[in-house]
Amino acid sequence: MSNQAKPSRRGVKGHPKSGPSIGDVARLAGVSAQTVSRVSTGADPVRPETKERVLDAMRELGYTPNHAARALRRGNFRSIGLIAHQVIRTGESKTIEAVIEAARREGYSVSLVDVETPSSSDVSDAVQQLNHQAIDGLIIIRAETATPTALALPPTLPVAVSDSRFIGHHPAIGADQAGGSRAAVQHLLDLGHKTVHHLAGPDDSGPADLRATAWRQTLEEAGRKVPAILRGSWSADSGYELGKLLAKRKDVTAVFAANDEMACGLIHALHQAGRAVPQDVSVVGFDDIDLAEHFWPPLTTVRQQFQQIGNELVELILRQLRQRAPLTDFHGTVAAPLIVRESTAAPRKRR
Amino acid sequence: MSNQAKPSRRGVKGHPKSGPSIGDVARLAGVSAQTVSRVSTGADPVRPETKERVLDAMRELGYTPNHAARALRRGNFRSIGLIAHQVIRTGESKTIEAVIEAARREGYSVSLVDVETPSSSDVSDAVQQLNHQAIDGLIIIRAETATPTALALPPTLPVAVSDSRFIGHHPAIGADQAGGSRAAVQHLLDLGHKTVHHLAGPDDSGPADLRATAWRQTLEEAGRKVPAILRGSWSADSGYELGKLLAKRKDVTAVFAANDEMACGLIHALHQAGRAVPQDVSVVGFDDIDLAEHFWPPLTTVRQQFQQIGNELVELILRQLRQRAPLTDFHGTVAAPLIVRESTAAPRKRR
DNA sequence: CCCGACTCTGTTCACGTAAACATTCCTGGT
DNA sequence: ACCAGGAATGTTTACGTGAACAGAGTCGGG
Repeated sequence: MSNQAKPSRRGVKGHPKSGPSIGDVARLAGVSAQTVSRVSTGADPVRPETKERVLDAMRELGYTPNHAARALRRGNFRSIGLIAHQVIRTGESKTIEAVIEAARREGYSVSLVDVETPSSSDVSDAVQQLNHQAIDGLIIIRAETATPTALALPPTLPVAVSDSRFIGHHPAIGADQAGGSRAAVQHLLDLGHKTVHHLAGPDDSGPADLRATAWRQTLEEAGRKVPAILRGSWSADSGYELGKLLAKRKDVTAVFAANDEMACGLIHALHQAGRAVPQDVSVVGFDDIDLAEHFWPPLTTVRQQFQQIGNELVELILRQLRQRAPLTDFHGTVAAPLIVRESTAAPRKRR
Repeated sequence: MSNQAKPSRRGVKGHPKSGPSIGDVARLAGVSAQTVSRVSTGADPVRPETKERVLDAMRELGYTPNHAARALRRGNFRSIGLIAHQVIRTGESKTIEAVIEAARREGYSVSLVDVETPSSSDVSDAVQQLNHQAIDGLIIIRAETATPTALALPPTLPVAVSDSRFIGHHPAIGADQAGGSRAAVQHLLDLGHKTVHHLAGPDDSGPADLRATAWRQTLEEAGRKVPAILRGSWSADSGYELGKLLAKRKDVTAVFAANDEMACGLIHALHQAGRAVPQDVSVVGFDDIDLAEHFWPPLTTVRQQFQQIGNELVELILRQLRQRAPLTDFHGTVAAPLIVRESTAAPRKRR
């Protein structure tokens, strides 16, 4: 009278909580577990009457399929990892939204990891956290200074990046940073400005670098003086602080800001100093966030088509998943058109 | 000579792709699978020399633990589902960021689903998509019109919401919408405005409703006329369109907008119509997004402490996970202080 | 009336992992 | 020298699912 066999009450063998299983449903419905599975997946045909019985049993027990067991059996998770830098900032969140939406259309969910700084160690930690296996693919947005080799990604994991640094190692898709920047600077020159100042992003940022380089080259090609670069941190606050400096200099008539937030802070500082935009100073931003159109004055800016980038990132992952092979040499570019609004104008005549 | 046993080459029994398993590592290292597991989890002690051998084998094979098998065995996923409405919009994304960060600190990742509309069916679909099982807990931000019963959530799944509608069904944490709104309206009245107009959010939104109600009550309690409500859609565009209407009416001297984006669009319309802010019209927003401080003029607004809300949402989930029981009666409130900047002033003397 | 084809359902098995239990080996106290 | 007790490792087993295969029943054509 020792080894008494209680009928059920799971958890005997140290297994943690768990709901009713496919077997429980099968027992109640009086069918085999496989038939329950068939109803649950909808793959194989089941007689309507049998199906109904199974569905009733499921409802009664409150059965929901165990995702882990499915994933184990099927060998995939229907989930994509997404590493992003500063979710809330700027239009990047639009890319995230597009990724999530595109993934959802394909039946994938998205596991989001937000790295505070785009440093290699942070991204590496993020990869670590995604556990190398809970995901079928990995999308990296703006890894900046992380080097691909440092990440120790599982060799078979499909990856897609929206970051210039990773080009060559992984398929990439990105906005035409250089083209957009050139258009912005050229637009200001065409209006008659002698030169254009640049409010750049942080120097460890790839996109910031691309924009700054395009700005410099455009000026040089036009034979203009290249003013000292100003380094912001992408935040409106940093734009505001640097703007206070710029506002004092009467020779500054045109500024190209590396994103819309900094442009906003800059305009704030200019307004505050009594310098009119665009009459005294023209300002161009970058990103075309939703609010840019409603800044005062409405901001001339370079539009990043985040939505399209997000869609294509997912497409890149899915393609690799389908063909079961990496896709190393792919590198797509999305146009970044200049949107002219009211923050730019010809310089005031003065002599 | 029929049943020849080829050494390995997996995939015989229709199982999809898969990397090296714990068994492969064990074979190569000359230990048992269990020992590999011990090294991999770090739970039980392993002799340093054995450990080294196992680690070497792991490296050689490029082994990464299979997350699905782990989840199946352990009964949890170390993942939290997050349903949000319009990721990119407003400060909500700050809450999302805080949730992700707080979850990460606890070793959880976040599966994000973005519902386009906060309708019941969309949220229900989102729940469906989260598959009822790939997650250990569920956080719902702004489910708006979804009714809890319609969601068919697995009964044992811990849930936490930041949405007034769900209060009573699930533990909730939310900003003090009413208090913040009252403070905003009262601030305008104290400045000497006869009444305050309201640019509300969509009528299917819980928070919009709370803010509108608090606005109305504050006016009524002060014995003021309650103007007709204006319905926006949260977007700056909608604020701009409605702002064009308001700008024509000279009797409008103070507007309380239900969020900062609409306030931005509103101010744009007012500027465009030649009405000065705050001299002709005072404007108060809601949320205190990062940019609000740099609008022109800097926006007086009600601050939502999104970060704190995000942290507490995760805490609510973890608490339920720890005590293995739901927590139905909890309802926390986070203060929403008024931040006075420069978009509000006493009305211009006219008579 | 029989046989083949088709539809539906059941049985067996493996996915990769970790808990529980079993075994081996070593250390030190007497 | 012997044994108790612990540390390190091995063996067995089950988690929940779905693919592969097998068997049972049905229908129609020759």
